[in-house]
Amino acid sequence: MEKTDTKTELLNCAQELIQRVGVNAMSYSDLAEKVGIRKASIHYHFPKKEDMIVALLNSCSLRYGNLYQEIVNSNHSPKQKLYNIAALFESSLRKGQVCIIGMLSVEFASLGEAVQKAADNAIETTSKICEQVFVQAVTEKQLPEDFDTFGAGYGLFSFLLGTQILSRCRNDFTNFNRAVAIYIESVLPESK
Amino acid sequence: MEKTDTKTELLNCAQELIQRVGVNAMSYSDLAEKVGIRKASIHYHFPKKEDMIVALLNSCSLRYGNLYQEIVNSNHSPKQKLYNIAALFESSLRKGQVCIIGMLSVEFASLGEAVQKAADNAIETTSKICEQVFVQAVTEKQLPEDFDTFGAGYGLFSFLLGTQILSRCRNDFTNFNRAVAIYIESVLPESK
DNA sequence: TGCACCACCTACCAACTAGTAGGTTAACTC
DNA sequence: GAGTTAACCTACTAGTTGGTAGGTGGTGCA
Repeated sequence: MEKTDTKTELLNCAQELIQRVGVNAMSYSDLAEKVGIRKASIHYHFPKKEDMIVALLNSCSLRYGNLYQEIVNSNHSPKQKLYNIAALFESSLRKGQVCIIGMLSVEFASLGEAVQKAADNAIETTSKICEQVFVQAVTEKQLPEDFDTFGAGYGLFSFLLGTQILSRCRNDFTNFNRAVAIYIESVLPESK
Repeated sequence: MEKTDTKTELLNCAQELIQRVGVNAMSYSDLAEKVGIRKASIHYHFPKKEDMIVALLNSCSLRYGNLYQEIVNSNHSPKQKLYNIAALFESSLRKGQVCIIGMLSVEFASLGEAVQKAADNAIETTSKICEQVFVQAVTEKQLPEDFDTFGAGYGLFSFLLGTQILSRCRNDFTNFNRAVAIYIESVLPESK
């Protein structure tokens, strides 16, 4: 029981591949080779490719959702929380990976309905977690009461995704962080 | 001479397809059917798929570059210019399309070197055009002199791309515009 | 000992991929 | 009107795709 079971290993490797090359560029052959299993055996665990992607998206939603939530629940200032969330995107970036939601969103039109639905759900969930930081900022009077917190959460997620995508092409951590700094200092000008 | 020549038609259709489904999900068969030509005939105009993508990226860079530049050169306030640039992204969004640079950036790892180079170039060029708006804002004392104009241009482009990608999944023009408004009003708080 | 089941395998398949070889047709030039 | 060329075509290839059929070895349980 000490080694990870094959199904989990498949999900882990699929995640790595998809975040690097995308769904359409990742084949069952690639995945099989990476896991060290025969291609046909993947079908035992995930009969259809779509089954695997949905499973993967759900597991990622849970895992990353928890990471985000941990940051949101911490004792830091709203601004610091934004920086911490951005740091998560930077660490993926350093591995040459793009947020899986972003990957799926771009390839959205070529995906099956089940995956589309799961992706749409993940966008909503993630935005709402980000929103909480802005809700806190409103509560702490750093932002006006009528501030559009959901729009801001959605915008933050969008921004991080976009910067991650562009920066990855050029291995450009510097500009990633420059853009992040400007963004965060703009939306939350005051507060330490 | 009145009808568009086949080569241009191929580029136009390829653009439409790639902006909707991506490079990897677009095949020469799809393209052939759309243009009303046989698949093999595409190879006459673009021997390799990569040739076509490079040509497409260059033509898009030029065309969109001019559109952006036109906005930048206009007589509007910096803030209005940002809204006008965002409007370009919204119009693509309404057609279910994502900025081609974004599409290629996401599929970056599975692309050939020539395309990668062209994409990288396009990112730089586009960011620099966006930068000019912030340079103007600095000149007009709406932003401090030491403001990181390139970082802001790069960030603006990133943000619009990310929002476009996420909003397209849900046909969500409302949240696109909410996020845009927050972003622009944050980075350029003053000025009419 | 015997049966059942899990997790994997080999060996396929049809459909699709980009790309090639070589023929046809119409227009343009000399 | 002969030759050349551009712009297509049909017919093909080799390789890859997701997916299936059916067999095999090992483990656990009666």
